Amino acid sequence: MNPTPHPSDEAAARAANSPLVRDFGLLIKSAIRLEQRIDSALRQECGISHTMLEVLIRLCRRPGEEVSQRQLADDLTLTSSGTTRLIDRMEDAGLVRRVPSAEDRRVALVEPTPEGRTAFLRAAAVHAQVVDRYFVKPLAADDYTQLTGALGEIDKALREDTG
Amino acid sequence: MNPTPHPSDEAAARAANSPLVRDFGLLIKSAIRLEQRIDSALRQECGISHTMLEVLIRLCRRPGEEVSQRQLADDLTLTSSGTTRLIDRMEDAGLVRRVPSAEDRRVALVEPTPEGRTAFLRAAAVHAQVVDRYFVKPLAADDYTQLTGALGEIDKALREDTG
DNA sequence: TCTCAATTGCTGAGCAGTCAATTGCTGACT
DNA sequence: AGTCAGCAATTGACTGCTCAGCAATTGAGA
Repeated sequence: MNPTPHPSDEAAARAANSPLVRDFGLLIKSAIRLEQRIDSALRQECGISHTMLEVLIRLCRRPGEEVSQRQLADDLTLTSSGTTRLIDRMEDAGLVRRVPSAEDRRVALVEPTPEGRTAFLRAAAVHAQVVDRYFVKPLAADDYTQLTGALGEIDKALREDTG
Repeated sequence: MNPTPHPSDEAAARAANSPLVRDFGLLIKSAIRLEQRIDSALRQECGISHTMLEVLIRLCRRPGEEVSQRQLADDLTLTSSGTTRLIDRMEDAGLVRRVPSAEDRRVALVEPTPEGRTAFLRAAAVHAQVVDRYFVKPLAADDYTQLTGALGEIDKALREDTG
């Protein structure tokens, strides 16, 4: 069954079974699965991807606000080229429109079209459903507030250096 | 500044500013950023990707255990084709080896090579460093245990239906 | 006023994953 | 024994991102 165990096997097994490794894996895996759920629900029911919804969320937050691709890239944790292509697709789909900035001719402002806004409202409902089911329901109220608090701390630490 | 606000603007803004939306976004974003940190640290210092480390973690957990690509796919939340290509790359890099199963000639068992095991030990140290810095340090001990508990509940909910 | 380093967005090439279809094998049912 | 539904792994075509390198534009300092 276990013919010639290397001497380093034990050390490797110890590292592989460390609770920290397991816990961290759990965070990453839960996030991935959660996003997959949201994404496929949105694709099926609204025809848009999760990333596109994130763009619309950002754009609808403060109506009338001018949002550049750079800001979107930063907020979505994307590179500028990734953002360019994402906005290309969304423009093709009729969800957003690029408008040149009056103040700086380098920047392309992105704004939602009326269709984008209505798509957003539909998508937000689907989003809320999935979030409720897998993010709110499984947790006690106390756990929920503590979870988001903890995530805020992690996010702060991530921003602070090399941020 | 805000020429002709649509009537649906307010509804959209309300949805976009919902705390649930924000909190969920925080979870996803933190996980993405955390993974990017780990991934680039591992690439720079060990020449392997985060996904490859996850494979090695799984393979070293119980030395001598037979692990098929299917099991790896399930554990890593990947499709079987994604796993095939991942193992291709790892085999090319000399980290793992495919061994035909004696019991079922369809399955390819994956096992770490000696080089894979030593690479794993180095990578695990880097992994631990980053995890400690951004996952353990920012949290109080209580928050940590509660966070992992909450993640466990979410994971359970995800597994339970359509799992 | 001129220069020049920094910044915005875009493009080509490449990487790491997905989905759909295919092959080889297995085990259950007739 | 023979068929056939189903599963493991693989492949081709595609997606959605990254990185490196680009042109246009900006603003600060000589």
